[in-house]
Amino acid sequence: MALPSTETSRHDNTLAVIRTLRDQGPVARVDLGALNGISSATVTSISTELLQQGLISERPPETPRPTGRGRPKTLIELNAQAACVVCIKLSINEIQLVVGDFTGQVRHSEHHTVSTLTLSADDLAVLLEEKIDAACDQLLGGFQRLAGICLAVQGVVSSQNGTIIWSPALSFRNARISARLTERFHCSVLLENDANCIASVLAAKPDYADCPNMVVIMLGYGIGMSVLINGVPYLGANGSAAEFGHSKYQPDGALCACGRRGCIEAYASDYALYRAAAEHLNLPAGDSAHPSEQQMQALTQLAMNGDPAAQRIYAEAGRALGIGIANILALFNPDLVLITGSGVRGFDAMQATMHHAIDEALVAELRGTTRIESCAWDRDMTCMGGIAMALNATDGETLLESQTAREA
Amino acid sequence: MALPSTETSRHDNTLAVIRTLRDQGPVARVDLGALNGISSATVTSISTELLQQGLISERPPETPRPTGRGRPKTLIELNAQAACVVCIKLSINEIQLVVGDFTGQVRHSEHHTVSTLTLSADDLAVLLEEKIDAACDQLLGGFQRLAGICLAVQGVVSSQNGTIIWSPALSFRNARISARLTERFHCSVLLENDANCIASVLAAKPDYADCPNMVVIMLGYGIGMSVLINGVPYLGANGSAAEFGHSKYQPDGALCACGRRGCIEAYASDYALYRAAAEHLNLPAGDSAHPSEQQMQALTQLAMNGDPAAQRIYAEAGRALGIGIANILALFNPDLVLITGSGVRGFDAMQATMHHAIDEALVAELRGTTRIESCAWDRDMTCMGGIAMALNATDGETLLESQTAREA
DNA sequence: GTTATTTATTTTAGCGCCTAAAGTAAATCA
DNA sequence: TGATTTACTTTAGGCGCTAAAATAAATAAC
Repeated sequence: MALPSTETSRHDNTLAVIRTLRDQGPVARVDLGALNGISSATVTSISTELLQQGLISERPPETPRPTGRGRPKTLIELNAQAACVVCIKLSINEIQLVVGDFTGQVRHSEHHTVSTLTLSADDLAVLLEEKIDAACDQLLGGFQRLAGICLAVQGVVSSQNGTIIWSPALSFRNARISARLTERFHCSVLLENDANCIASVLAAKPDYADCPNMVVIMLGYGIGMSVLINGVPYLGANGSAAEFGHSKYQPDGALCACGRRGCIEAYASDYALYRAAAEHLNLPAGDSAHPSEQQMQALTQLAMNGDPAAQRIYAEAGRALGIGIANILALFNPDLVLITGSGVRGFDAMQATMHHAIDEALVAELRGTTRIESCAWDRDMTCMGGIAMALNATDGETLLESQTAREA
Repeated sequence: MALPSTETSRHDNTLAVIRTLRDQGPVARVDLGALNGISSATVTSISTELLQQGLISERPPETPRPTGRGRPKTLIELNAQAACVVCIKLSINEIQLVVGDFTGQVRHSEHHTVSTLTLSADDLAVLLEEKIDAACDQLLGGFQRLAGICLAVQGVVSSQNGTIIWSPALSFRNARISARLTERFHCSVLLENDANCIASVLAAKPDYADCPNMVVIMLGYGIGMSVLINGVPYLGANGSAAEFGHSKYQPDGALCACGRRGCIEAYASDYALYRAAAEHLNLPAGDSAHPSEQQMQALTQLAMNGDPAAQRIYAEAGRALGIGIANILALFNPDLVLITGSGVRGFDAMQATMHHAIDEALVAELRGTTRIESCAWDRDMTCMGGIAMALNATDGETLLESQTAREA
């Protein structure tokens, strides 16, 4: 409710300039003004400050002569070295660490296999600190500072409290991890659900620019979801919103990993598909409760090749998915439902019954104009999203930091 | 993206003052400053303007001497006469018109029985214009101007486009009603779903002050819902979000008024309950597809008195409601689910199975900390909410209006 | 090769808003 | 009656923004 004075105006405008530069690349001052609705005099003033702070630099004139009459534009761009951010993705038995520069480019990426389920809360903190430290040692020569860290975690997290409430990757609960990292690295730490990171990458795609309200469904070993309302992830009361996988298809239906019955996940997740298939089909050996990518591909292949049992299983999964999506349409009426995740490999085998189920469940008025689409799966999206979110969350501080540094 | 200059700051602060006065009643300048985080010098400046514009007045000193030392506070309060707003609630065969003053008090209320289903789009517009005209003639002596109109409509509306997309009260679709009223009455016209009006009244109650994300379920002839996210109604892609009644309980289950099967509404709405009961029980005569309040009360009474068939019907309804709420918890994870509407009369008979169904459907982590409560039904809430929303939407203009009036 | 024209950026002048601090008003307390 | 306390108003000064003027750096035209 506090309406801080005219000063916030400058702050907001400065952030707007930085963000414009981040997602448009080098831009001239006039254009920055036009894009953000401020006068170019103000842009001059802002860019002078940023230049002094070392956050931006003027790009030398183009070698191939710029076109048109008049004084040529002087493009300004973010100084990539001004800061870096680290995103760590925590999933079952795997940790990925990615470093991004101030412009948002990925500069470094590493994967580690770790048996996450055997870690204690303390082990986890130590492990993360080690990995971040190592990355900093290696890279901080090039960067002025580490501006922020994003933890992208599978499971239920409370971003506000910086607590991992529950994750399938961990055997403990309620880990207050953010505070510890903040203290250790003196930078802002963002804790996010992995699905939200992915969704924010997808939302940035031009294809989906006109979809302020979108729902992203992630099919895989489990089923995740992220809801963006006006482009920002919806978190709910305690960060555990958007558990699409555990919304209901059939009361008293198939058994779900959560212990209850009839969840969508109990029909359309990898483990559910493989479980149903293992009864009838001759499939590659392996832990059928935790099917590998190879196992799943074999199953998908069977369905594609016309095996009736496999087809029946995917059809039922499609129906469950369809009912779930019908509920989403009724309750959220989003502009777009996007289906992705490693499980999209089997989407073609589910699509027909899914659409059929949606049409059966909802009259046209409620079906509305929502686009329902699938989208190829890129496992690196999580960290790309994390880096983007960390930068966004952090450049208020970056600004402050370099101001005070200048003054000293 | 435009970041309008320092001028908006004054505008925002002025609105904050007006709103504080509206929901706190008379307040002194110092307190207005403290409550809104602005200096009292600024409040002086703002209140001087508002005084000149006739939007507020100083309250004469209290007769029972104010307590404490020091110069006594001079309370300022909104001038109730400065403006009025009209809220019209449109439901099946009934129109309610309420007039509220600038402070938000209801000054006048009238009900009309109209066979809404036989109206053409034009008839409707003419009817509304007449009623508003009559109210204005009668009341505008006392008010400086009509500041705004809120149309609270059952059904799917597009607030942005000012179009009633579909309403059970009307036999036509896509009525562009707002523009016509704006032109006729030269004031802003707000088109809202009735459930959103009710929800915003409920959200203002101190009991629910700490529930930024709440879901209100309205049981009645049909089943409606409103979702408030951070206190503002969520609208979805085309205003038809929050169709809880048509989310699914049982694929291929009971027939719903929407024409599909298995909707929650097909189990827990008045018509569904009565339909199920009419087969087995001896109930008051009447149109059993559109049961009256008396008919429903008789049915509820049977269940309360222990009639096993009636109890079974309410139990099944409770189960359907429970599954629907479980889905809401999984997908929205709100702070609060509030159940109201005329149908709460039978809530006691549904409660046990509802809670049981929720517990069966969701593990504790997903159940979360959401409060699930019922709330007595007050049929006048809709218009109270409409008036509050209309005032809120309109006092930017009121400000402008009286500024220019002063200048002339 | 000047000179006019065009476009970009910077500087200047001035306005509106806000706040802190000083000044004034209106009570109670002693 | 004067000291004290609290509320409100006035004053002085700062910040940020914009429009307009000034400057800069090109191309086009002769």
